This record gives sequence, C-alpha cells and structure tokens, in this order.
Amino acid sequence: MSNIHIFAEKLRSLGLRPTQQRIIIYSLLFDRKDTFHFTIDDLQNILKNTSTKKISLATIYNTIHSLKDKGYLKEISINSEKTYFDTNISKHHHFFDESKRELIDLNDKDVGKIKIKKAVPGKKITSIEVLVKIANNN
Amino acid sequence: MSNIHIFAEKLRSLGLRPTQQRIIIYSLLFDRKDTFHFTIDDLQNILKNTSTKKISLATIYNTIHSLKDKGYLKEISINSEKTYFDTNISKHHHFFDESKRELIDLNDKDVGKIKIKKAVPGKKITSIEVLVKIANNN
DNA sequence: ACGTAATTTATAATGATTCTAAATTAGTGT
DNA sequence: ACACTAATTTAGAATCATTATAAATTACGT
Ligand SMILES: [Mn+2]
Ligand SMILES: [Mn+2]
Ligand SMILES: [Zn+2]
Ligand SMILES: [Zn+2]
Repeated sequence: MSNIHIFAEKLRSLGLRPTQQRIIIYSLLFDRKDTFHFTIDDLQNILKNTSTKKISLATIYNTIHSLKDKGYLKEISINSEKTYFDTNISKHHHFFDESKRELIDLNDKDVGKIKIKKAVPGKKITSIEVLVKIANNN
Repeated sequence: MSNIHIFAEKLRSLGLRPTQQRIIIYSLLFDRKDTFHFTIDDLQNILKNTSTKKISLATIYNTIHSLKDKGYLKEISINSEKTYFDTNISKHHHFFDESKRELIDLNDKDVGKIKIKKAVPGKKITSIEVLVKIANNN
C-alpha cells in the first residue's frame, strides 16, 4: 500500500479529487512526525526545491484553503507580517521564537489551567489560546 | 490649560512636532477613559466623520506608526483580515468577540497565573498573552 | 476513448500598506 | 511680522500578498 494511494484516499474522503498537485502538497504537509507550521511563501519555496512538478501559486493557495476549510489546517496570526498555517488542528498553544520567527507547539498539557475571572454578559467562551514569545537568552 | 496644549506638549516630549493632524489623532486616541482598540480603517472613518480637517491616509499611517514606535500604541494580530492597534500598552490579555469582531481588554488580574511547563533550551520567555474568543450565547 | 465537470494555470484585479517627491507647515532667528 | 529651513503632510505611484477570472488541462464515469 503506497503512501500516495493512502493520501489519494484521504483527499477523496474530503471530497477533493486526488490530483498530482494535491497529493504532492498533502504529503509534504502531513507525511511527517511533527507538527508543521508554515507560510504560503515557505510552502512555495519548499515545493520549488523538492518537487519536479511545478505547482502554480494559485493552486497552492487553493489547496491550502481547501484543507483549512475542511478543518485539516489551522490558521494562526502572530503578527501582521505573515500568516501561518498549522498542521496541528488540536486545541493547543504556541511559543513564538522572536529570533527565528517560527512557531513551536505547546501542548495543551504544557500549560497550566487558565482561569478567566471575567465574563462578558451574553457571551460564552469558544476558545482560549496562549501565545508565549521567546527570545535568545542574554 | 487646554487639552490641546497638553497634547501638544505630550507630542513634543515624544520628539514629534505637534501638528494639527497629530493633535487631532492623539486626542481621538487618548482623550477617553477606556482603552481604545481600532484598525487604521476605523480611525480613517472616525476622522472623516468627526473632524472638519481632512487628514490624509498617509498621515494616519505615519502618525500611528510613530506612536507605536515610541511605545504609545500596541499592535495586535487576531486574524489575517485586520490589524488592530491598542491604546492600552500595559501587559494584558484580550477577549475577541467573534460576533462583533472587536477586542475587549482582559486585565492581567482577570487571568489566573499561567504556568508554562515546557522550556526551549537557550530561550527565555519575553511575554505571555492570552486570547479568549467569545461568541453570543446559544 | 469520449464527454463533462473539476482542477490547474497564467494573468489580471484587488486591497492594504509603503514609498516618493512636491507642497505645506512649524519652529527659529532676525 | 518676515524669512528661512527642516519637518511634516499629501496625492498619487509602487509594492506585495491574496483573490478572481477565464482558458487550458486533467480526472473519472460511461
Ligand atoms: Mn520561510
Ligand atoms: Mn470599523
Ligand atoms: Zn501549532
Ligand atoms: Zn487591549
């Protein structure tokens, strides 16, 4: 059973035709052990360097947005300069390394329980996310 | 002692000439009791509706960036659609109302102590920020 | 293989932000 | 008050990321 076939099935199960481009992108994003945090620009560069097949920028955007809409990617806003995507769609938090300007996952268990002592009338909490900025020591 | 004169002195003390445009913007931002969260677009609309003097978009950007660079405004990224600025420069957290798409301050004291149980070698924590998304009940 | 709809692609359009260079204004000295 | 100079404002152009368009290609059921 080749990975490609498995990815093709995954895509099909999402209602997305397993095109060559989607399989290449899907395997780049998900055929790895760890969470992958990336920008569209990152992805474009990696694809340029690792894939023989040229994938247009429009297709990169289309594919990422499809995967995001299907709930397979999370979008993360850290600053106005870049938009990040995250293959870890579970509830979790982040370190942001100000030096390398990259995200590192903080498991939900890595953060103590967060107590919110204020409520807004008529509103309920839908999510709580912590962003921990880090920089080089000294 | 008019407010305008006070604002003029404030600006001067920041190394910014108290021009008519800056005084108008400064008083709009800071002559209020509560924190003000806004986008450039918000500011432009408010100025259009409240000020007789027309202020160019370039000047709005210039002024906001000057104030941000001087540490009098904080920039906040919630999502990729808009960039928010915050007149509250103290360490604090936020509610983000998904319905109204607006920010509400969460005082540092309104959030229980946050314990980060993971460290990154060679890195130190420079800030911890919590974003609590809220939506209409039911 | 054929037909058709889905997808990809090059390219154009958009929108927010930044840049540019000319016009205006604020502060200084007379 | 007037003149001078540097700082600031401004309209408009440039840039950059993202989205839209519409023609070419591909996937897939028949
Ligand atoms: Mn990169
Ligand atoms: Mn608004
Ligand atoms: Zn993550
Ligand atoms: Zn705030």
